[in-house]
Amino acid sequence: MMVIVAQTIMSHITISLFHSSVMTQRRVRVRFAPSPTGALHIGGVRTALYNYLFAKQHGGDMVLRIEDTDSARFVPGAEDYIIESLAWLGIQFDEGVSFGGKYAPYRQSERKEVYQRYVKQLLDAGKAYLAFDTPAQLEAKRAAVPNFQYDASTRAEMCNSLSLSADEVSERLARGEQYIVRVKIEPHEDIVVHDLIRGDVHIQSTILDDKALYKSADNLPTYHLANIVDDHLMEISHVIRGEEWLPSAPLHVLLYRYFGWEETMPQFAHLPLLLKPDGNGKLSKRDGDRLGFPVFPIEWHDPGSGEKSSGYREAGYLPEAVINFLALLGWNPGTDQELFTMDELIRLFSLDRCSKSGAKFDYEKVKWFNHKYLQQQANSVLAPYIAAELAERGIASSPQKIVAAIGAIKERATFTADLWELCAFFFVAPVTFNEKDIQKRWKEETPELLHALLEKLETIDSFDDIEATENDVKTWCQAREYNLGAVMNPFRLTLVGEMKGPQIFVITQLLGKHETVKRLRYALETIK
RNA sequence: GGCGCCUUCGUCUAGGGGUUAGGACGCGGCUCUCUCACGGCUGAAACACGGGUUCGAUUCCCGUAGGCGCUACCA
Repeated sequence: MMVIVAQTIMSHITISLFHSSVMTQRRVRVRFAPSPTGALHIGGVRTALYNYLFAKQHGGDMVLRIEDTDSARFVPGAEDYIIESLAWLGIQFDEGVSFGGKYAPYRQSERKEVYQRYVKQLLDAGKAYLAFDTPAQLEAKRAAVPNFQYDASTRAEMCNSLSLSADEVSERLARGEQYIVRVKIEPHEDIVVHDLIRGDVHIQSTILDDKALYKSADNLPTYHLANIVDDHLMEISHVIRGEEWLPSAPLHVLLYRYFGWEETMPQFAHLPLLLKPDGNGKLSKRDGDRLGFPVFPIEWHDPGSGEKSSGYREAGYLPEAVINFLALLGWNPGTDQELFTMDELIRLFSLDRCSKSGAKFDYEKVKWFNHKYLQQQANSVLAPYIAAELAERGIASSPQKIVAAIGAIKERATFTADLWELCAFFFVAPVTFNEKDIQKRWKEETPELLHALLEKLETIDSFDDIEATENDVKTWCQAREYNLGAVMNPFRLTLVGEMKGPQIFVITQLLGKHETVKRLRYALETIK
């Protein structure tokens, strides 16, 4: 008796375990599938990032597939650009174009035979048909009939294998007439797209049109067909993409059904869009130009127009900052933490903490992130930026001085590109002095005070000990009842050329006695 | 036009039937100070509107409005 009960319980447990293991054991495989039609937009970068975070969190695979099924829009160099951009950002692929893998090829233009096979399957099953209407004819139809849609209600009056006799279809084919393959949508069906972020989205199949799946002109499928076939063949488990795809998701669900692949259909997650910082609408390349910030990860040279667009890398951004900013644009961990390493993001990311509404791109906030990350960088890591500037100008210096200079000014920098401007005065003596600062800080008694200071400085052997020098000079000031500001402000002006920079005795230490005195003398001769 | 998605400070967002509606960026003030920054403290700043449901809605439901997306032989 007991045995039977135990067995019954056991079998229940086994069943439920088996059941859940079917769900969880499917390997997580995601893909980033850009079209090589130009530079990779920052919104695309975020899509790639979320895919990457999701894949890595689940110990899954990240695939790079290039969707180059539109030969007309193909832009040379775009593919390499995409690969280089994501590599710079630290978004890594396990397989795909340029990475290889067992599902190769990963470039859709190299998979023509694959698609042909599946188009035939759909045609044979009566789920798709041939359409001979030329683009011009379709255009005319659309012009003549308001809201014209190629679907169950109109396909009979169009020129296709459903409306034409079998003989005529063969004749046209024999003549080598061009055609496209359209999916045959059955009306009056409720299609449900289960979205991991938005829940169930219902759509009536009646409002769908008989989308083009394949073009005989170039023997290439359109996005919809290629996307479904490849996701299936490449065993993609989750499709994480931009919200602009939500309207076509029902078609995709239908296609999985037509192919008989519903069992392994990937789960969908449609990400909210990245919006313009001002006004409304999707963030575009133009916005970056207009508002003066990059919308591309790295610099892009358009081979067609010859136009050059700035990138985050060249603008002096750290990849970690861009990643951190992007991660928080549409997702948050539910805590007050704002700074994350990639590993933390991988650990914390979750689709159900993604927001549903579009996010305006806040350029001020990326700058803030970059400032934070720049502060975290070791001075020695930043040194090459200064070394390069020095080399360009033929100025000799020591690594120690460069590192010290960076340490002195780093907190003022937002971009790596700011570094040189902020510490140039350490290496190049000012020749002219800021007019406004002279007016404000160079009083009548200033030359006298500075001459006195000069004499005082001559008595100090070395400026190496910052604190000692400071104490020495300040005590001297107090003894002579000089106002500290009246001495230090113009002193700074003589060393830096303007009223900026770190603590003055940090400056004198780095400059050394000889250079400090020299600059002071020069200024006293120059400023009238 | 049709269809779909969305709606908390200016922006990114947390929250969720009873909260002083929390954080961050930006902005203002104070502070630090030899300058400029950084930092610290602090202030102003939000639940789109109208109906329900409820003892009580910013939160749930329904409308409206607004925004966005899609509506190609582009992705």
